[in-house]
Amino acid sequence: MELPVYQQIIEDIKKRIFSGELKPGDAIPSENSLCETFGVSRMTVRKGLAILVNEGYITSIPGKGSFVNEPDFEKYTLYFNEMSTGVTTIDNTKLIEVKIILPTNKLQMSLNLSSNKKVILVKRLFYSGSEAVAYDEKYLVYYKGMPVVEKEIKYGTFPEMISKFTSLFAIKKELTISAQMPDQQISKYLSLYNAMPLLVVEQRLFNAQDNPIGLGITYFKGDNCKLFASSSFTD
Amino acid sequence: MELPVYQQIIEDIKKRIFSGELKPGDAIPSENSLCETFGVSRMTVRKGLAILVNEGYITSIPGKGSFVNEPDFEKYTLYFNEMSTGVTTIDNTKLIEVKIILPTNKLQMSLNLSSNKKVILVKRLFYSGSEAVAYDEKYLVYYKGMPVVEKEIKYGTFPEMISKFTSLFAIKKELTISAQMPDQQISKYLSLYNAMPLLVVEQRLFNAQDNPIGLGITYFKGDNCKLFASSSFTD
DNA sequence: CAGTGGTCTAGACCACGTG
DNA sequence: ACGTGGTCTAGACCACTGA
Repeated sequence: MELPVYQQIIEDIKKRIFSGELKPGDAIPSENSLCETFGVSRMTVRKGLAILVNEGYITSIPGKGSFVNEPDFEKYTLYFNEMSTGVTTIDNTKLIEVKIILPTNKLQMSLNLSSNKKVILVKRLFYSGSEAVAYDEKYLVYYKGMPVVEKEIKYGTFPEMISKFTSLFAIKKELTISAQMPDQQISKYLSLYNAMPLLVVEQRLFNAQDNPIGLGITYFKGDNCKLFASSSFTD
Repeated sequence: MELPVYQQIIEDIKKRIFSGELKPGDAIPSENSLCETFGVSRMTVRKGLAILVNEGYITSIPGKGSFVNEPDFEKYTLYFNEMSTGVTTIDNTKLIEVKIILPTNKLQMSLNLSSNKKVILVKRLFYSGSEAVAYDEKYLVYYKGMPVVEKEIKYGTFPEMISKFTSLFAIKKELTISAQMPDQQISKYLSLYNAMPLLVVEQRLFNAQDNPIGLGITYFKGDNCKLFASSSFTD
């Protein structure tokens, strides 16, 4: 039942922030004064404050004090997995094509490649039941001796494809989300006969040195994909 | 130049994780053994480990040890602001309508309202230069004595609208992103004559007690909005 | 039982910012 | 000079897991 002291300190300060008693920019009591009011040692107070700093509620400035932050209300946490997006889960895939290509100019730009570097192209269709709900293209920069595993190519998400030869911790990812109308090829693949918008998600993968190692574009039928995100605060 | 010891410990363990020497599920050395190898006290080691825990690299289990996590490669950080999305920044707005309404059934469901609760409806158009690029609807649950400020209604983002009467720290937010075709009304507002998809972003706001307090839907012309997100790892 | 992580103390020295 | 936060020590007691 008894919360650790540092948790009590956290709750106390959060309550004061939530209630508006402490507003963004306000100074919170100094560490020494918190030691006195809670009757604990400084390390205990600091443990609580460190967590509040980490959760984004306050910032500590050496020599001055700790201050309530402006809340970052534009920040959200998004979970994205091309195999399982909101309304639909992909339960089957069809491999359309796998080949090693020399990148087009656009791709060279996008992946920051020299023109003689080869790229693995994987085209897939995603099915939910018997319905094709998404068309997927992956471009993976080819390294000599790179293991290409059948299972991942057929069923894997993009990070899974590359997890076999790099630690996933070292990978940076970027997503770009947009709405587009399908071109003729995609209309054919997804059997689209009337105006049906696509939710397009571009995934870019980078290694620890910030070099691009892959580009993935997934085209979801508009009525088969919704992405969800939620605010990170209120932990 | 000299990094604090706890930072050195962090770097050391991160390096071992990135290189693959420590794989997900592996145990990292115990706190006491890290004390010896780095020649520091236990609190210093614990400070480093606490940060690695917080950044998601490891998990500590009392009585057992600390272990490398499975990387959460589906998690991204998304920044969303209806006034400034990727390619386009809104530099002007037009207020179409502000009124207080009784919620429709659908809205009652969505905002979890009793039928007699009133709702403020704000309809706006967003312009980039002279071009209408987005249509925006906000539904705010009406509370007695709620200040309704002209400036926020005209120019504010959704969180800004409500920041006047609640601490933004206490607000939870959810986004739903989808692609849709415009209905007749929106086509008119945005002067859409040929098939142009919309990127639709629904924002839901909740107070600290998890009660819905607002719903916002923004319809972006497909060629005027891209959303960006990036992985949270590699801090 | 010995080893692990979780909490906590009562000091210390430092660099920084303000008067 | 004084108060602030940043780093660090050398102990302590606890609850938990595993042999």
